[in-house]
Amino acid sequence: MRLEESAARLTAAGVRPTANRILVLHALAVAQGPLSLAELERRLLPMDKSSIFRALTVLRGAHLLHAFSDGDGAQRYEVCHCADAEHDTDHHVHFFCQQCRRTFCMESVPLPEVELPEGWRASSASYMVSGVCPECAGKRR
Amino acid sequence: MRLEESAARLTAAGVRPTANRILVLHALAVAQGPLSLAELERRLLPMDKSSIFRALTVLRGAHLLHAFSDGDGAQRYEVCHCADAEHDTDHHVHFFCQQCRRTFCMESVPLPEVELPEGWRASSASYMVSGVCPECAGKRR
DNA sequence: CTGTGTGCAAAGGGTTTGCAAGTAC
DNA sequence: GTACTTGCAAACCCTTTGCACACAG
Repeated sequence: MRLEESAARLTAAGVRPTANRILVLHALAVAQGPLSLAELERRLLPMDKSSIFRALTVLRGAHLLHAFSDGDGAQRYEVCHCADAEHDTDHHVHFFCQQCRRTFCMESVPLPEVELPEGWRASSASYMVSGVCPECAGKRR
Repeated sequence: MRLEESAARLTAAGVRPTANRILVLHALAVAQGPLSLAELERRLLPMDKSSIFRALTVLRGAHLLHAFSDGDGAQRYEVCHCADAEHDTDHHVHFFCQQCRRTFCMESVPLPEVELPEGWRASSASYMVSGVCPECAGKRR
């Protein structure tokens, strides 16, 4: 994944491709899983957290990424591969390990669809499973 | 729903039924939907928020209630009707209205089950749908 | 020039903890 | 008396905003 691709995605979405935005989008694009603001801050030093935050806000508005809260009460961000605005839904389930407190994308587990009663309009959804990841399950206790 | 019932549930769960715990559990039992710490604080005046928080911690440990994060980044608590410890899962989907910022229980929408790959151990799950509730959808914009 | 983007510092909001006094057994 | 509970205050996140300066069109 090259920086140019991230820049191109920004332009395509009608967002001015500033250096910070490119870097933020790129960091999320190459990340293994969803990142929190604090994690992005660490990876994007010396960029300021407010700049990251504002970039995230813009990117989310452009539907280039979506956010959800992890098991620790923090927001996590993830690049969004669905291009259309009305379908901002994550396409997979997330897993929060209560021991190592990491959040994983269960790419192999699709988000089950639910049918809401008449009158409720859904625009996004997230399915969060908590438990113990294989790595932690392997260790004592 | 009487206070005695809440007290009995505490005793049954092996938790000492102190006044505060009874009141916290009772407040959640009679609530329409899941409550946040701030909402509990308002309903349980003049109880201190740290006391409420600690009661919630104990109750959650006893699997008398479960917690999940709402669309606004706050924890919400809800009485748990599943008695056994290993099945802490919400039995229904939650809905967050992006306009009025309320969280609803979709009692009629059961939580869809997902199957995790080998090695992942789930102990709880939550499905959160965001969008616009019927009440807000009725109003302009 | 004018509007947008950035960094710094500080404010907010929710959650969690230290500590001393109060209560139950 | 010993262990558990509670209230108050303060600490801790993480998130969000105000403001002045830098930058692009």
